[in-house]
Amino acid sequence: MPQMSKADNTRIDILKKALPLVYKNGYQATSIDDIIATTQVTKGAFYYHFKNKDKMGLAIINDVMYPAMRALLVEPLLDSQNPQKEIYQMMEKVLMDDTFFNIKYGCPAVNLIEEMSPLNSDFANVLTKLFIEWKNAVVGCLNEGKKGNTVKADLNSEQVAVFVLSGYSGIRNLGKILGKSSYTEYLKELKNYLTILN
Amino acid sequence: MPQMSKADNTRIDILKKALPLVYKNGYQATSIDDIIATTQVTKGAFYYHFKNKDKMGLAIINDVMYPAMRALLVEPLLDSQNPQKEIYQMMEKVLMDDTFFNIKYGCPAVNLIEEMSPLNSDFANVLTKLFIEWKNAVVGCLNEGKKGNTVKADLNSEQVAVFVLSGYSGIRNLGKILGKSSYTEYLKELKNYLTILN
DNA sequence: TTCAAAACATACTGACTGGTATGTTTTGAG
DNA sequence: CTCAAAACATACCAGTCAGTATGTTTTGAA
Repeated sequence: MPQMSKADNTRIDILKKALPLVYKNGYQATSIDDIIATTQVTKGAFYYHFKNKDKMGLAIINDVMYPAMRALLVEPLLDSQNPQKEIYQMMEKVLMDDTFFNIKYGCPAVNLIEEMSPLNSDFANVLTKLFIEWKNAVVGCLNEGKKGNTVKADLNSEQVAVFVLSGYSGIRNLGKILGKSSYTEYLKELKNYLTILN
Repeated sequence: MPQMSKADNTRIDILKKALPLVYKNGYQATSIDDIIATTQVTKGAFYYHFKNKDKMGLAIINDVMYPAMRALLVEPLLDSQNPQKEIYQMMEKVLMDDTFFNIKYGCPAVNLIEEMSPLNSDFANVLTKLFIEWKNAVVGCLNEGKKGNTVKADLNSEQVAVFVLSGYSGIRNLGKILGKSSYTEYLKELKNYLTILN
């Protein structure tokens, strides 16, 4: 981040402090008054940086959530040697290790798909972009595995990718009511599932 | 339904007409004014039947959503001969055939877990009950299959059930942004996955 | 038929919402 | 140092929300 002015700092500070609020309470249930109370920024400052609430919501996704999710979900799958291993480890890390997530609140990106994608096409578009990129990373990872003969050549990579992403999105949801044990059970069965790919 | 009085009819009418609103817009975003406008029932009538908005929300789940979901998800798995086949057909039917669902809006039960379970323990409890019952039906179905040797004896049924439920919850979410093709891709891979159970 | 309780109808309230109008202060190029 | 634009601060507004107060009508047992 080169040359962050003080104003840029205010902007990114609002986004970084608003994200946990949206994560815990949902986007619509998080009021601008909540955000300015938490950030200690006045309403004038808020509306100087964002035209309206939705523009701020989109900025949270694009400027904070997207890079963070990309690092967790996409980057571990690039330059792959062993797809099964890398997919499993990516999943285990994001589910069990990351300190931002709270099982009770699931995954902020998944939550926003649920809440906002049917209501606002701008939200739908940026969230679609994130998940398509993740899906493509899984597909690319599997296709690399085909070359190295670590996954079978007739595998439908797209299909497997959709299945894997569904599992993630779903366990983030179910975990909210079933608790941590559901994460470990999911991961164990994911490992079983991945063995059929070769 | 024996002896439904006129008042009982009003009550169930409110619930049945409120459910699609909650399904499309979310629970918190659906105002009581929206509901009474759609149901053509006055606020006085609404609050005669429900102490507050949350009691109505819980009644929607218990009195409308729960029986409907049970019929779709649980009952097809009872008295099972061939778990793989019955699990797959249950999933295909609920995803592809049911006329209530709209891919854009996902599944109302999944949506409510996402939105309400972290915020309200009463909602969390009734939704947990529904999904635990579904999970138990999958487990029971698989255990029956063990007896009939259609699934392998050392299978961890609980683990498989969590994995299957995750898939459903997840594809209901992903389908919102990826569209109908993701449903068919998911189902094809579910079929592949189920083959490893025997 | 009576009449009390059940079932509804209408008008309203106070708290909160996203957003704006109108200021004041800070910043940095010239 | 100057001063205009950038960056903020405060007060406020019109709309919406869940919920209530206070009615009127309908129902069904006696």
